[in-house]
Amino acid sequence: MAGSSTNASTDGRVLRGEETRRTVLRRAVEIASVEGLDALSIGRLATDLGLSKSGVFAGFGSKEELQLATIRAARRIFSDAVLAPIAAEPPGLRKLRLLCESWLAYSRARVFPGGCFFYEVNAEYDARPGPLRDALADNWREWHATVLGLVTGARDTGELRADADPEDIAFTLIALLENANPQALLLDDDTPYERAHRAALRRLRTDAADPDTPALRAD
Amino acid sequence: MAGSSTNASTDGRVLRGEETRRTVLRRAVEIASVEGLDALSIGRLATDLGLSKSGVFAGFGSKEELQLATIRAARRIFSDAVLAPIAAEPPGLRKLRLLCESWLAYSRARVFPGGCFFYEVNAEYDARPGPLRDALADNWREWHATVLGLVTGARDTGELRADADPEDIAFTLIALLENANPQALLLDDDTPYERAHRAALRRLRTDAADPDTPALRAD
DNA sequence: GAGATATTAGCACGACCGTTCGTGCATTTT
DNA sequence: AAAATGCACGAACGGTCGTGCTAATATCTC
Repeated sequence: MAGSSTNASTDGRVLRGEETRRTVLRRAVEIASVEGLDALSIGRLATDLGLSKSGVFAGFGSKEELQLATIRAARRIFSDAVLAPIAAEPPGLRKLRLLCESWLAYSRARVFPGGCFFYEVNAEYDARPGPLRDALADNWREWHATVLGLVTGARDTGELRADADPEDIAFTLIALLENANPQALLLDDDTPYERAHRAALRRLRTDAADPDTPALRAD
Repeated sequence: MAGSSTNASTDGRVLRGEETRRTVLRRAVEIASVEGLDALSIGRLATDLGLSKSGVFAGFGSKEELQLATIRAARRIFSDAVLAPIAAEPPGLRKLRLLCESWLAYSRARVFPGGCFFYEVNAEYDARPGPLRDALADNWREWHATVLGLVTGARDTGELRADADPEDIAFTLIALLENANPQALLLDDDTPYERAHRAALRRLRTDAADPDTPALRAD
């Protein structure tokens, strides 16, 4: 037990293992965003990456754990792409608008090749009880709480009317954003992103405390 | 070739085949609405229904044709549940509101056990080119045209402002409706349906030609 | 009745699935 | 140098997949 025994940071074996896991997960989120978590197969990942099936398997212990790790990896990517760019912005209506734009840019840029990872896998598992749905529900609550927090932030600055319903606004914004994604993908057409943007700004405008607030002028 | 030989409508053999096909498809839409079109398997359907694998297979000829037939069957069920109840209603804002309510009732009542069939399978195939995505895109265009038609209908009656953008309104309504579905399923909570209803009525109100139109009073 | 036709069953195939096992090998610890 | 640790490998397991065959069964036409 005495102190210096484990110097984990210089163990080349575990470093190599973590690197392999990262490689696997990078490919796994790509596959899952296009074809779903069910389409993840250990053999396919091994073939794609030039590894052995048992090597991939050993890194996760079970297929379900691989799927859960894939969800966690996607959560980090989402957070980096959507939330990080606006982290420094002070609360307020402007931050809320920037979030919408950040999300639309994230879906549009195909940060995941299948569009929004969570749109895909939530649809896949929202009616199938189990650890995967539980993990996705947690992620959804977190995302919803983030949006809701920005809405209440914009209300606290006085930019949104005090009697506006933050929950309804958050629901509406999320609905507009997320629905641009499948329509753009299904029809191979980017105009849904513009419609979503316009509709989101419009909703915020109709809930604004003062219709002449400069920040709202930009249509 | 001479006329009277085949009286197809009373041929008990093909009737029996059609009945089997219907039985298979009834189960197939249930499975696909919960687990997706990929989760359809001929062996599973045969086991569930007490048929032979080859019997199920023979009725469709290929797995892809089974999947396409499942989409067509779901389209009929959707049409009966959502569109038929308001078919007799004359065009106008009231019909548009009834459509929203009909859709929400359809999702809420679990006409498909996994919620909206098309929400599930569109997410599954929207980034996967092929005949299935093509069929789903066709269905989506049809659904979108229906909503758009009701919006322009409500504008033609003068209930919506002449300068309102029907495409944006249709996009917004569809987004609100469809997004109530996964949230309700994922969190096992029906309040998203109420939020969607409120938000849809609100959007229609802000696009109304006259804010005092009686039909719009009900919040 | 006989014979044509359409639906269903039985069986086998090759491919892939998740998982387990024993082993080789590089690294770290003693 | 020796022992212990942790990753990746190849082979094999029982299952399920979609899809071909062939045979049996039900229904129609004559």
